[in-house]
Order: sequence, then structure tokens, then C-alpha cells
Amino acid sequence: MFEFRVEATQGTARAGLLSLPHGTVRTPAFMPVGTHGVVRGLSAADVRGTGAQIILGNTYHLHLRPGEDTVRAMGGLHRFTTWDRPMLTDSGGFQVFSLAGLRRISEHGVEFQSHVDGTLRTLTPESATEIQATLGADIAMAFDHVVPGQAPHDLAREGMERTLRWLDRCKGRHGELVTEGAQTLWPIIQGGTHAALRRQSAEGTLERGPWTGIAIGGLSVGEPKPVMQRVLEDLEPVLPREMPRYLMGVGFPPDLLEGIARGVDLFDCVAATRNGRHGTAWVPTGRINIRGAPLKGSTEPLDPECDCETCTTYPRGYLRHLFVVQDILGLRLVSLHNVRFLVRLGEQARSHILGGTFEDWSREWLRRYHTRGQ
RNA sequence: GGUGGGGUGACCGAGUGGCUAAUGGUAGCAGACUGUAAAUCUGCCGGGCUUACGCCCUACGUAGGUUCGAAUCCUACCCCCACCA
Repeated sequence: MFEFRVEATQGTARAGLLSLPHGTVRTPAFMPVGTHGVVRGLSAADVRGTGAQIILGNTYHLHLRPGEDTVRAMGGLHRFTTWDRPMLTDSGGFQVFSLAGLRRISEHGVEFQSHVDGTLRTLTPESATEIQATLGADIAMAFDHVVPGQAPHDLAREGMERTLRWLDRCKGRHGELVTEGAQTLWPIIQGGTHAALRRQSAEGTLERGPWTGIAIGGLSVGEPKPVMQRVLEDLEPVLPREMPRYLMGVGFPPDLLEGIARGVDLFDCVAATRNGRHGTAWVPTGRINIRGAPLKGSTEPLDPECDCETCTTYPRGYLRHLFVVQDILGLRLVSLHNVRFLVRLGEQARSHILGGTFEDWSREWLRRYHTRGQ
């Protein structure tokens, strides 16, 4: 249980197998985000059909609705959602960042004004851990303090140091609550864009181990892409080889490949479903605006190279029509494609790492994506 | 035939002497979105010229008129709607 085995490497890119209570995840892998216990707009069968091996849920959102006790009473997160494969719950740490303005941070924890009904809710390292233990995903995340990408050194240091102190509390509570083998807790590296802080965060985190996996948080929150890549490069040699690395909240297709090249094994991102709902689809030649005039009347598949339901069934002109008339089917179909696109990108990267062709393939893939096809 | 109301940019619809190339919507076009407060948000939206500040044309049913100045006031005409005969 909670084993990770690196099967092959190419440069710093890795292919591996992560064993979890509800199944094994072949990495690199993209994890669709199901904040409220649903990958927005998609059924569990839809998500299974994309080849996704593991999905996320969110502590803060599931705590508000329906409440972790309700989830437990219904048999836990897997039974609740009918998703029987591995799951991970995010701790609510990201909401410290995304709900800035609705929250107040102290050493004790974070006081949120619920975005649903305005009531005051407090999340602490202990309660976030308890909620996640009750929800019962395979992996729980430590409650961290995320700061913006442009955060100055002092603020980044404060967030990073607090995250370490909170990690001790999460770990302590998790040890008390969770039966060995039922759920694992992963820590999160912070430190903003500051190399020394990142290294300090990684070392401090590893000292507090052992861990079955480690996450890199606080990236893709407003900093330039080269900065994110530099942080990953700085961190790579510091992280133990036999530990899965999860880059939180990333990303767009190129970000996946750039991350994989720098040693990342797991990703999650809302962009696949959000962009899908907003009418942007990813294809090998870049992005496509589904509502765009050029798609009117087109009988081409969205992505001729894709094997998803959307691309093998509906022409572009029809997908555009669904967005124009604002039918919910359009949101589902494009979300479905985008999720499949990222999942497949992970699958392709994996097979190229195993075959020793990752670097060339990746370079060509990125060139084509950025060139924007005909 | 009479009385009353009305004709505004692709559409709906404000405006009733200067701040009006004309409020708002809709449609259209373009863009953004990275551990989900998002089926959301932003920009453009008469034509031409200019890198830009800006400039020039055309425009509020039609034609005339009043005025320094009119979508807004006056006259005639055309058309639409309601009610009465």
C-alpha cells in the first residue's frame, strides 16, 4: 500500500507506478478536479471513459456541502460519488489563496466567511485533517498557506514557515485518526518563487517524514512560467527519487510536458473542465475557440487524433452550435474532450519515457502546439 | 373618413435643443481562464484615415424650415398601431 516504484527515467522525467488502496496509478498522470465530489459536468462513467485514474475532491467545499458527516453516513467519498478508483482530497489550503478577502489567517488556522451563506467557518491543520479522514480519500493533503506568485520574500517566508509548522499538526492529528493503510497524508512544499525558501521548505518537509508522496504547491498562481520551471528545476535534485511528486494546480498541456521533463509525476488542474465550459478546447495544434465563427458549418472532428466520445461522434459545427444555443451538452462534451486530452497526454508521455523517446517527442509536441496549425 | 399614439443604429429599446456616433439589452466578433465563489469574466461592435493624440464622412421615416447649434422645435408628405364611424 502507498508504494511508488520508478519504472524508467529519461533525463529527470520518470515513469512510475503508484499503489493506493483503490488501485494503481500509472504515472505521469493528470488528475481531473472534482471539487464538490463531481468533475464538473461529467458523470463518473464519463470520467472513467477519459482514462482518468484518480480524481480530487476538496475539503473546504465538501465540508460546506454536504458536510463530511453526510458523506461518511453515505459510505465515504468513494461510495458517495460512485468513483471507485483512487481519490485525493485537497486540504482547503488553496482557498486561503483563492478566497483571499473572505478569510483571516492566524497561527491557529484560517477563518473563512463561507462563500455559500456567509457563515463563519474555521479550518485548522487539525480540522482539515479530520475532515479528510472522515471523507476517506486515498490521499489527504496537508493544510498549507498559499501565497500569490508575486509574493515578496517576507510573505513567502511566512507562508512557507507556517506551512511547516502546520504540517507537524496535520501529521500528528492524522496519526491519531487514521488506521494504517487506509489513507496517507502528503505534505506540500511552499516558498513562493524564492529559491532559498523553496529549498528550505523541501528540506524541512523531508525531515518531518517519512512520506509516501510530496506535493509542490504555490505555483501557477501568477508567477511567470519560466519562474515556475526554475523552481521545479531547483527542487528536482532535492527530492527523493522513490517518492511521487505532485505539482498542484498545473496545468495547461504544455505545462504538463514541462513539468514531466522536470520530474513531476502527478498533476491536477481545473482548466480542462473550466475551459471546456467556457468554450476553449485543446487540440494538438493549440487552442480552439468553440464559439468562433470559423467553426460554423464545419464537419471536421474537434481533434481528429483524439479518441474521446466528443471527437469520435460530433462535428465541430455541431459543438459550436451547442455553445451558441447554450445547451448544457456542449459544456459536457468539450469538458470531456479536454480531460481526455490531458489524460492522454500523460499516457503518451509515460509510454515515451518507457520507450526512451520522451525528449524528442516532447520537443516536437510543444513545437507543434505553439506553432498553431493551419 | 375622424381622433389619439408612434416611426432611433442588425434587432429590441432609452433619449425630447448643445455634455449624442447617440444609455441599456440582444445578436455578432475577439480574448482570458492553471490545488473551481466561474455554463464566468473582459474588450470590440456605422464607415474611412492615423503608430498615436485625433481627423473626416454618413446617421435617429422622407423633404423642407427655425436656430450659433436639432434625433429632439415647426411645416408638408409617407408608413404603422389603437379606438370611433
